[in-house]
Amino acid sequence: MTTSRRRRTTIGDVARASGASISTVSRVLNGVATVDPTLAERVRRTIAELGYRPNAAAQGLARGRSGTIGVLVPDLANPYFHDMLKALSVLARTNGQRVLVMDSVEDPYEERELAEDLVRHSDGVLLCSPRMPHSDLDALARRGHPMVVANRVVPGLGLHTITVDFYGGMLAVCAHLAGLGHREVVYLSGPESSWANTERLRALEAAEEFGLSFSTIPCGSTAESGYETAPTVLGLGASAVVSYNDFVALGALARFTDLGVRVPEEISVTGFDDIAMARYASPGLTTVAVPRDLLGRLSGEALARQMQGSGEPETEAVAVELQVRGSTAPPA
Amino acid sequence: MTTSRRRRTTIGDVARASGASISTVSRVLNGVATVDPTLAERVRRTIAELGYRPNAAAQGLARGRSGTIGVLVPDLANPYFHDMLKALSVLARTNGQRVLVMDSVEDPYEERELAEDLVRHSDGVLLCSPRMPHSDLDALARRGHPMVVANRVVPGLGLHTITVDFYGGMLAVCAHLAGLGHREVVYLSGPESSWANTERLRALEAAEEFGLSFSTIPCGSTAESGYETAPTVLGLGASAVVSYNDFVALGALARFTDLGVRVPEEISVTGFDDIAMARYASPGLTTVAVPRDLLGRLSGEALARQMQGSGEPETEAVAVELQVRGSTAPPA
DNA sequence: ATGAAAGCGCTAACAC
DNA sequence: GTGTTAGCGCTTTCAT
Repeated sequence: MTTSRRRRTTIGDVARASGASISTVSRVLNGVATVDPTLAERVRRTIAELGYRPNAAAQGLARGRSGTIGVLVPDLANPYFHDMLKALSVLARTNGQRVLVMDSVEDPYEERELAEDLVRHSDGVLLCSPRMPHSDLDALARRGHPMVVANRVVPGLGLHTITVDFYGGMLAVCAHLAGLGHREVVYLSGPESSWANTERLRALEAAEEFGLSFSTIPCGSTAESGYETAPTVLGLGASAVVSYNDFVALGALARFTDLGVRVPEEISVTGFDDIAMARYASPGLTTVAVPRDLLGRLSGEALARQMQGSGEPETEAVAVELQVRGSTAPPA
Repeated sequence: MTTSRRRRTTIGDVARASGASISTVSRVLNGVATVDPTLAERVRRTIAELGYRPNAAAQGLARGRSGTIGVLVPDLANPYFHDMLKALSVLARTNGQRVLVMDSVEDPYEERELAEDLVRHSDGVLLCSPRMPHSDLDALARRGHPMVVANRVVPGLGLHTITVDFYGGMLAVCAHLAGLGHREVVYLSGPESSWANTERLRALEAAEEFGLSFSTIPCGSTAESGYETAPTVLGLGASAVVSYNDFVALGALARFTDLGVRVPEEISVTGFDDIAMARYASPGLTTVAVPRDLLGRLSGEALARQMQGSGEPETEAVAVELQVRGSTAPPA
């Protein structure tokens, strides 16, 4: 058995071996119906025998598109983005596209680079919760490449946007807390460049109107940071801690438990997003459910429209829902 | 301001506008030193002015490589793979490569398709915990494309392999449990086609030697499945439940808590992998720490070697370590 | 140091 | 219904 290496077999090899022309092979490959069934069958068999696979780069160059849609996320470790990705992937698969994912690991600089790269490699790009500065986003938008932004509103940007009512969600959390009788709360703040975080802060401020006063501690977006930051909260005399997201809340919850601080008896804790783990924590985490599958689907559909040239850039907003569980109760 | 659409600017446009030849622009682009500094500067300026970006497909076709390494994982939602990915990405970035990730969502059939696709689009492929049948893996290997397998050992396959001592890890769990005095344990089994699961089962059987008897319940790999399956365990009179991975354990833990079954007083629970959440659970989860960053790094290095043609296929194994936390204790 | 030109493997007119 | 051929945008000899 000769295990011939090097040069991959090309469409020309298939043509020669099957006695058909290159174009006929191409037709068979692309399912063009105008090929004689017998010939088509012969070609197909040859393809199988030779184990031929069309070269992706060549196809991409000739067709003028890659068949790929690119997604940029700030943190692949966050289930929030998986659920979006999953929904998006289903749509993509349906359209014969594959999804190229890149993770900027919460680095705004890296993000711009990656996005630029993503544009070069795909027919359309979805920017999930982009952290990059407005100016970078603007430059990217100007490339005229099909592009959709999710989880962030950027005024004046000519890009289709899928946004989430983070403000309303956080307001609901505050109302819930205020209703329980809480007055002093501390907010474990998320990434600085996160629009979602800004919106939450805005809601927190608005919530002062119904008697809530809050202080902010810079934290982050991971369970680790929640765990690390939790002790700091204790000295502040707050009866509740509101977290940027579920990860942070779960981390804080764990630390409180370690420290013997009982939740929710001694302190209430809230999250945001309603990831699966929020339900499995003990106590269950009060949080805000974000319809991530819907987000993914809407993003995919918008992107599809942009790619086929139809559809004007708009801003779609999805609603959220407060999810009350065991981690919140009236203050002691 | 004329916002001209359509045709993206090409290397030809840059050449014309800068008064240099196409080859010179190409040289500047690729950092070939033999270009007059003045000319090079002029070209660079033109590139910036025109906002030119080389076409990825064309570069790929001309160079014969894509600059991409592909990674296939069975479940993007599992932190196990993130940590591998993160380590791999660092290496890739260093070599000027980007990482293309695909998620087979635990579907062995889909997996083969995706892998095939990945091969077409990348210079090298990493198969993480592949679930596909031996024959498919074999067919894939025969393509002669640089490829590395992680988390699974397939005898006779000519592929470089990075494996984990799952067997030893599970044996350590059993020894720990036996040492505490447990005799009857139930195993929440993972995906059928998972080699890691097979290895764990093998260890469980071996553990009968030191007095442990176990029964198996098909479960899965997610917190959801652990949560759903947990009640079934209760009727079996076991004093400990050993889980396929941390997700399952965490789900089971949550369900026990919901049911008022105290862990570890009434039943001990163990996980596998030592994901971040294992530490933040309450009680903390006894589990087996797998060095995922090392796995990612070794995989990347092996892949790099394969891609540059050096390095024979070998099998490297990485060790694991039992991590004892609060979820295990002597039986009641 | 620079330019001309031959591919890279495929698609899509365009002829027959 | 099938084959011929001109690109797609870039890299890379090969001259000069």
